[in-house]
Amino acid sequence: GAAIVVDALSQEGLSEEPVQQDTRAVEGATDAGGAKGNMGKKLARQRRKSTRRKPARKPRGGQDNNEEVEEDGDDEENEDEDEEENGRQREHPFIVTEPGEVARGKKNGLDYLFHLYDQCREFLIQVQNIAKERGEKCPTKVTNQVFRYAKKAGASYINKPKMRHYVHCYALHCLDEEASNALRRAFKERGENVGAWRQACYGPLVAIAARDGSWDIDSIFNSHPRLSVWYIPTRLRQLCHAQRSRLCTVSAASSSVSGGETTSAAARHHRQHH
Amino acid sequence: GAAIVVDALSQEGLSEEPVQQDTRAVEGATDAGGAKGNMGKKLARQRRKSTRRKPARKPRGGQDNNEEVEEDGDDEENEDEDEEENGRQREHPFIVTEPGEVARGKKNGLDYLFHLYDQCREFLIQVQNIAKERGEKCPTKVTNQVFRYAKKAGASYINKPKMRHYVHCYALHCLDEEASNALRRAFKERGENVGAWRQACYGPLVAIAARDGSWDIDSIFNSHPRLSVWYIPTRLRQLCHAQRSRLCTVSAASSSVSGGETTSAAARHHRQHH
DNA sequence: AGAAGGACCAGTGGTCCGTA
DNA sequence: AGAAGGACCAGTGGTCCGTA
Repeated sequence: GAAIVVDALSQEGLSEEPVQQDTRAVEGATDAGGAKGNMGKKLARQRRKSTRRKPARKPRGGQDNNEEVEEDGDDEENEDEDEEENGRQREHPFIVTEPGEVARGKKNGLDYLFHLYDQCREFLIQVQNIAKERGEKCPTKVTNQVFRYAKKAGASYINKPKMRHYVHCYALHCLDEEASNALRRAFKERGENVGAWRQACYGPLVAIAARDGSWDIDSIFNSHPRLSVWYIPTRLRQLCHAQRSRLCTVSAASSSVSGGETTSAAARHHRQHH
Repeated sequence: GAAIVVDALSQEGLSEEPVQQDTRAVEGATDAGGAKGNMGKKLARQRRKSTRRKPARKPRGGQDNNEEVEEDGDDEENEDEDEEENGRQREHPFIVTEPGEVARGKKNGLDYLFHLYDQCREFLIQVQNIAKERGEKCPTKVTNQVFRYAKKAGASYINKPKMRHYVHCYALHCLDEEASNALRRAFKERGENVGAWRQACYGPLVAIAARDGSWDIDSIFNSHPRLSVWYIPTRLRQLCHAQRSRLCTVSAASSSVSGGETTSAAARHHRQHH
């Protein structure tokens, strides 16, 4: 079997999360809303009332499906690292740190964030190896199956919403580490929060797609071995597309109205499509 | 917009299918079954009773989603090609034909079958072009989206279950046309039905994977431009895997018990995995 | 019987929003 | 307020099985 090594670094800093009660109100059949945000069809959603309560530990000895994983053999309610009370664990929030800097207090740093992406890729490789051995179809990306596998392997601190949230930050780290580091230092110095830093990561990536000339963010992702296992974030894709269109429009306007005072790079994109 | 050309050949031979009543019996909460076929977890399924009746024509002027497609402008109940009565159309069944042979009577030939695969690929390319223009994510395979697009484009004779059913037959046609042609002639001569011919297509494909040495049916599919847009059929994947395992076992046994009277090709695969 | 395809269902990609 | 992640949902891959 493929042995799973859970990095010690990864276990750093968990905070607490009370047992989820989940008593959501059911929205009545309010046809109202007409809610169209900028994303288009953002329909009014109803969430079913549910009173699910995650079992403290999955029922042992009921290896229900075929993704077996080696586990460290701890029994009973493990009261994880003398944290107080009976609350569900939740990762410490991220803060903007410089490269190499360890976060102090109940926080996690950005090196740790990027480390999680590398870990996910390792889990993917293990899932791929198992699939190949069995002659089953083999995922090329970090899929739900991989997240499930990671959880079973004990990496409970990995989850899909988190990883998807920061993919583009990791992308910048992979594609232009210098620029990524500079951005981190700048945002740390300015005392910005993680959300602001995260937003700021989009710009340099769009610039990379522009510099590359093709605006093809897919091929940029796919040509990088560590990045290629991640789906392109919708937002990044939209930004690249929007920026390209803007550039086309500008270049079209300037070359038809005035004498083309914009860059020649812009001109090259004139009416590239249609 | 991307113009869609529906091939005249494709319109050949429709038969009739009465309006679907769909009065399925709801299976009671019969926990019974325990039904485990060779595929593993083949649970007892319940199908909901439904009395859906496909509208004769989709409600015009309600271009509900964003996959617009040029349509030929025929109105009203079009009583498709003076076929008798008011029945839903259904494609003529396939028969085993030689290369170049046109099926007589209410039948379709295998050249027509293979032609459908090429058409699907063309529909995929159109879907890809639209996606690229819009900066949306771009499918690399014939997906549900492509089947939906094909249907909207008027290619109602294309549907997912049919296309998936014969993928491996098309694969043989792509990868070794000589062998495919020979098989067609042999099965026609013997008067075999389409099902038998279809089954027989698996063997030569497994042989190709073996000859290739790697047993990697994915890479065989992906290295062929017309084939690479199709998902590997589960059955074919299983057969390749099973055959490789068998070969490994034989070669392991012969080299440890007797003096290795099996082929050296088999020996090369000895304990290739684990 | 041999075969075409509507329609089902488990598990996916994507991310909202109840939670703290 | 800023942030982590359970859980939801529309649309997918896969193919069964009611249909003729």
